[in-house]
Amino acid sequence: MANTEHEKPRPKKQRRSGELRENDAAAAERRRRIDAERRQLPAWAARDKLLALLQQHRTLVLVGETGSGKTTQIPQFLLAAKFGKSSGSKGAVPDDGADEGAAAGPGPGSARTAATAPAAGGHRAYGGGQCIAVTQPRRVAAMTVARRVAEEMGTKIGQQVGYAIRFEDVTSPATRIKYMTDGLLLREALVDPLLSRYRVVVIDEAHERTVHTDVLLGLIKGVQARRGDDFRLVVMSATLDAARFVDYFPGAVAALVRGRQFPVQVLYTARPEDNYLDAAINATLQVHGEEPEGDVLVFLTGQDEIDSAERLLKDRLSSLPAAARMAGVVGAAAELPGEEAAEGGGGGVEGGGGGPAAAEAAAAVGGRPRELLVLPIYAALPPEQQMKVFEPAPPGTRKAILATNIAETSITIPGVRYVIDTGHVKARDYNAKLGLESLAVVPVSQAQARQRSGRAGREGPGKAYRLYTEADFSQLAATTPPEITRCNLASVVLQLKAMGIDDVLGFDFMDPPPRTAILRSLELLFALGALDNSGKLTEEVGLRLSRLPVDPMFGRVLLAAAELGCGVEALAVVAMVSADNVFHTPRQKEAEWRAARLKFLSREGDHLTLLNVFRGFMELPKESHKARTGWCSDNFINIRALRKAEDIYTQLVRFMGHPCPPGLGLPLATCGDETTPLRRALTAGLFPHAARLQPDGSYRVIATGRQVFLHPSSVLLERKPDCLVFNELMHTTRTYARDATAIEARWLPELAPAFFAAKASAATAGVSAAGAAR
DNA sequence: GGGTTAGGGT
Repeated sequence: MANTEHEKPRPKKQRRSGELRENDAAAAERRRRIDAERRQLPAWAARDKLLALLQQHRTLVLVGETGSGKTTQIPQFLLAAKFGKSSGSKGAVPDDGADEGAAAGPGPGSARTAATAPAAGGHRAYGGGQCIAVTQPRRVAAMTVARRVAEEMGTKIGQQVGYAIRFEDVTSPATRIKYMTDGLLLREALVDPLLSRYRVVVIDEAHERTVHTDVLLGLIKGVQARRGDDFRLVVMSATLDAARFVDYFPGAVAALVRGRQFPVQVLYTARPEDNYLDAAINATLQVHGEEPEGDVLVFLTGQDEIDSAERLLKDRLSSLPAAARMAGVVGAAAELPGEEAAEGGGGGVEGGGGGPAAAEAAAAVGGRPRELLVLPIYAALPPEQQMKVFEPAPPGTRKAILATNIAETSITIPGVRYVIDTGHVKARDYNAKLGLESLAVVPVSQAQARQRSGRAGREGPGKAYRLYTEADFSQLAATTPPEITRCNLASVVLQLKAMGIDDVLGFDFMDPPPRTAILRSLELLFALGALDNSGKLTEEVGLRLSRLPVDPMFGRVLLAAAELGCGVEALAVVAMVSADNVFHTPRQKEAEWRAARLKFLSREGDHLTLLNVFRGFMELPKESHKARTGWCSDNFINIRALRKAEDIYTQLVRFMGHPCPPGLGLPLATCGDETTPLRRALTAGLFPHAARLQPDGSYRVIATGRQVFLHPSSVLLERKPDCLVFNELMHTTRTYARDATAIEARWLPELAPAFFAAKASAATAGVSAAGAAR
């Protein structure tokens, strides 16, 4: 994430007595200003109403539009109303429901709780839970919002208000409001299935429907049934889909808090565009030529597309005479959306939104910039290049930001007044029947289009140009299907099993995933030895895998590595594959990055190549930021991805090596430069993804018989070993196997006997055999 | 012979 890189630790305040009064005066003034700002927020006006609703209902669904202040204010209201309080003091809601859960007898999860909760003896006393948890889908949001709220409350971060994200826990026993990622709360639920330390859980940005949010919603529904009246749930969503949540939670009530978004004028094209990339470039040039100042944000689908759009735009700009660049001349070839429809007017505050006329009036202030700065932004872009989009455009210039959907929710770019929406997005999908992920450009949903348009109205009235017709818009899906219905569920199913939820197929999901996806995951977990014949979690493998914060197949690699004496290497490899792609491969510099990669290349495969990169990075002086960034940029390595791999590595080392429990207490030996133990460990976890070479140069997945191709990024592309294991299948133009390592076929029946045993001879002969063993 | 949207984890 772009912002993360620039989070600086706050400078320690040196308070000498002479400065004290001045500082205090400044601080008091600051508090006064913050307080005044708070009172202006729409959420403030709704305070009493919301608290009253929450006295009477166990679930409050709060639709808070952008700018309502819900994320910062609601938790403070809850705290002030004693929903989060120091132990002992009586809250606004009586505590006498505290024993209901226990009285209701053991529900799902109690058996596992007894086995894993720190305090042995079954139920922990959740009556003591007095904290307010507020979940966010993203780490940066959890961090920054917590800091803001701590400031508003005049406390130090980590005291009354804190946050917890992976690798970082800034909370203390005094913490009453805890901002955290949804994934982290899910992890906590693993050892504390009743969420006993929380009096209230607030699920923010619920409309995003991340996998973690959806699983949490399901778990909390069960928690509510068992904890009774001492527990409250607040679901906060930015869109008007409250009914879905209200229907799902018994007795839930909904409330709406208006936002403070400026009006955005939405324009559609009169006719469908046959090339949205060309259309986007034309539209950008025309906005630049005709509209008053304000930056342009263009939504495209991926890195390649952004790179070529950048080139095309720059070419068009440089071919224009300097005088024409600033005038409307460039619009000749463009046909900007003509039909208009005001949208989001309801989101406007004072005076009910303004509409197109107000937009024109406000936007007309200031002159038309001369120069257009073209800036790309996507997650894989090196941090220093990412930062450029946050710098204000110099006087007389305008920024055109070419973005992926990173700019939809993850980052907010100041200065944007114009949005160009191509109406497309690259989206991941999962075909459970084939065990296949795919990545394809698809039309956006209406909700997504609205989210994009809204980005034009953060700082003033704006305009959104949709490069499709209004009729096309009306045909779009209302919302994007929740991620849980289109992803691999191995981890989710394992977590549920670990929480004692044995009937995963019967779990009360808000939107149930396809049955085949759950069945697939159960089969995989069984093959890995995480589940026994009756579908119960096994102590030896399943329980351990559920504790490891990595994909179950990689977790299995780690357990095998501990036995095979290559724990250190396997941890590094698993950390690397768990992080994002570390290789930066700009198309224009192909020769350079290929040359740079040579020094890490292992002829045994991609996993060992990644190990070499990791080792190279770890050899650098850790304290020298300069050495590290220099090394990364010289080698076309994404430093953000590598730092993350390093964090994961550290976390895994601590966890694997730490005595059990809470760690796994496994030995971490090194195999040095010997690769066989590591490749065998990889085989022991990735065997469902073993494939044999075919005469035509393609591969056949042994477990399924499916034909796949080695991904062009693989170091094995030329060598084409007879047998390999790979991380994942991805369907783009063809079905590709990514991240592969050469193995010996005879290891398969040896390392995964239950999977390959019966058909061992057939498997080694390259015949698709083990499919039946599933 | 050819290519990786965005998030997230005790």
